[in-house]
Amino acid sequence: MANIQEVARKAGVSSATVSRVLNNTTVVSSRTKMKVEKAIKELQYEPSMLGRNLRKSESRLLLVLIHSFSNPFFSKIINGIEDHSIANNYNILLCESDSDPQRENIFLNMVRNKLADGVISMNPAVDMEMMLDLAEKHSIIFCSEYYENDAIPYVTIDNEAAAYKAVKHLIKLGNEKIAFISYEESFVYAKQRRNGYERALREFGLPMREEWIYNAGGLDFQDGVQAVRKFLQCDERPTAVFAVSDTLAIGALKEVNVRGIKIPDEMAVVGFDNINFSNMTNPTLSTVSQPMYDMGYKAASMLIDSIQGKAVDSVIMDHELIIRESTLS
Amino acid sequence: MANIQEVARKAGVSSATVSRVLNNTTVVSSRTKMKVEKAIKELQYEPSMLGRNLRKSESRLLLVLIHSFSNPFFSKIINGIEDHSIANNYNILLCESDSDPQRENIFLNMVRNKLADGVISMNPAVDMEMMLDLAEKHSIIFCSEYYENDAIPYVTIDNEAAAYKAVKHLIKLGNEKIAFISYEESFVYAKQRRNGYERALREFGLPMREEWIYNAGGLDFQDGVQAVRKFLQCDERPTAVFAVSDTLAIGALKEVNVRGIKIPDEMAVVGFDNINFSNMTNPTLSTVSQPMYDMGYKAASMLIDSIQGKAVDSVIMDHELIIRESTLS
DNA sequence: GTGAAAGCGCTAACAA
DNA sequence: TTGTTAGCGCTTTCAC
Repeated sequence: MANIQEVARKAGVSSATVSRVLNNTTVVSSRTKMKVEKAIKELQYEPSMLGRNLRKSESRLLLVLIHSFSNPFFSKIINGIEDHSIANNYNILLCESDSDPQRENIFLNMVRNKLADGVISMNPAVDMEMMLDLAEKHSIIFCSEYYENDAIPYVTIDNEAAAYKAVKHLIKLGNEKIAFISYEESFVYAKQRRNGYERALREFGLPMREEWIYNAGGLDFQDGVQAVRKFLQCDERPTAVFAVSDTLAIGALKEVNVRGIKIPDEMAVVGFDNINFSNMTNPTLSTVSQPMYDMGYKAASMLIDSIQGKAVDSVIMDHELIIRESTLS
Repeated sequence: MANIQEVARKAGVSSATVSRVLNNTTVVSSRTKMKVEKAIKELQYEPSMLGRNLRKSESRLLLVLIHSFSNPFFSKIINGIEDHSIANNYNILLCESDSDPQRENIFLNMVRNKLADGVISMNPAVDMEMMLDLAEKHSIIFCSEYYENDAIPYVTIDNEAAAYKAVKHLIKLGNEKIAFISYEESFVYAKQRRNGYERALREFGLPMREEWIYNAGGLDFQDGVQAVRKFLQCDERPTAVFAVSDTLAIGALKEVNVRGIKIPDEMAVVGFDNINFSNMTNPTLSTVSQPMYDMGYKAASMLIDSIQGKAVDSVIMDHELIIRESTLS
């Protein structure tokens, strides 16, 4: 594999000139340019990023932290991140820290070791202390989940308002006993959604019962199934369920179906995220839609700005309540 | 940000010794080792991978090509790839080439440019010519989809046998008019599944009709919906459907449900992949399960072996027909 | 418009 | 056990 020196020799110029042709940074006479290009072709030369990266002290790699690939919620966000990154000559290093808590450290080391130029974190379970520490020397953007003081820029939606809107929708349908499937309320998004849920109930003077709140152990379908089983054992069975994620809501839907309970007449269900599958369930699932692609795109744009030393401001994007069969009488 | 020289100076040793401590490659006296570690801590030194990578002329990054994140089929494979990679000090560069065909070239350039040490391709739409060319100088492994001559090692399942088994199962249930939802038969996996479908029909002397074969334009749920709409217009309406992917099968299931057709009595459905959702549909979906995690793990292991110059052999893994409600009378 | 030369940060011979 | 030195492949001053 040829290097820049060999190309230079073959073309009868200096390596500096080859570099200039490669990056067309300064004007090179068209005659030398041609000579160089000919040599490049003949030697099948491919410039090494390793040398370039060391010299420029950048990797042009962005670290993207997610909790788990299995939640389809992330896939569209990543699309947005990738599109913006590639357009700006960055590539993304996608890291799932789900299975192993210490794996996160491995990933964050990539930033410390200059193997990544910045981080987009979508992992709510991230070690915030560590991130704050890292943020002092490196560029970090939070996407979706964030840290509530403004130390690190983020792009997210108004989770409280979205949850409020979803629950209010259930109330308007006539539901008075509304259950909530939550998840890890130490996560900001989950806590905010719970706040929205409670605000709606309070505002309409509806009862709030501990037994109508299920704290799921995960975000898998099965956790939603469990939640419904629990709700059906209540003395006062709820007539509606709001879940913090579509995966949970879909599991709930499934179990309600299995029990032969009519949706939405006997049990209405609303989820959160508008994942693809939410439109394929039977009945289709009402849910809150976040602008996932745009969030990813914006996060990437903020991160690249930040890497380039520009100041960036956090962004709160719009959301939308999507009404489908699971709340349609 | 301190570099190795500064650490050396601070510790009163040479940079070589610092390097030795860092990589504990040769034995260093415990006294110097302590001095060095003290200096590292004081300077908050983090070794730069940029220098190291150039020196060793490796990036320890593996390129993973997928067609689209949105197919949940890939997520478990990636888990397997990631687990093995991380355990061997590699990281993965996940690349989706779906949206933009020329993007693939950008990604493959990363290998040519030494930014990635090897490639795992799961993208059936990959440019095979280009891959074969690339394989002459670089390590490449195919996962799931592969190239039929043995030029490039792969890990996959016996798609033909799996499809045969699925269709035979439908036949045993008494179905004689069995439809097939296909997709891009230029892809090896799709063609092989079709072969299995046809072999089963032939073997049992069942009719094979063009109108019972739908060539989907994509792998989205919606494509499965379209397929069923088409089948329902046939003069002889099929009583069973086999789809090359769960996403298609789930769309089909949905449309069959919407039309009020009974599953499986009036219409049985079998999918392929055993994605998570397939167990959450109503009714649950019969499908072919591939050992996704293991396939990913094995592919990573083969790739790393190949990078290290070892010879690797292709692997065909086991599959399993999973019978659920959509074929259970 | 082009070349010489330094240097990004690290590792690995080789020598001591 | 440790230090010296060269060099991985590139870009970028600084001369000319």
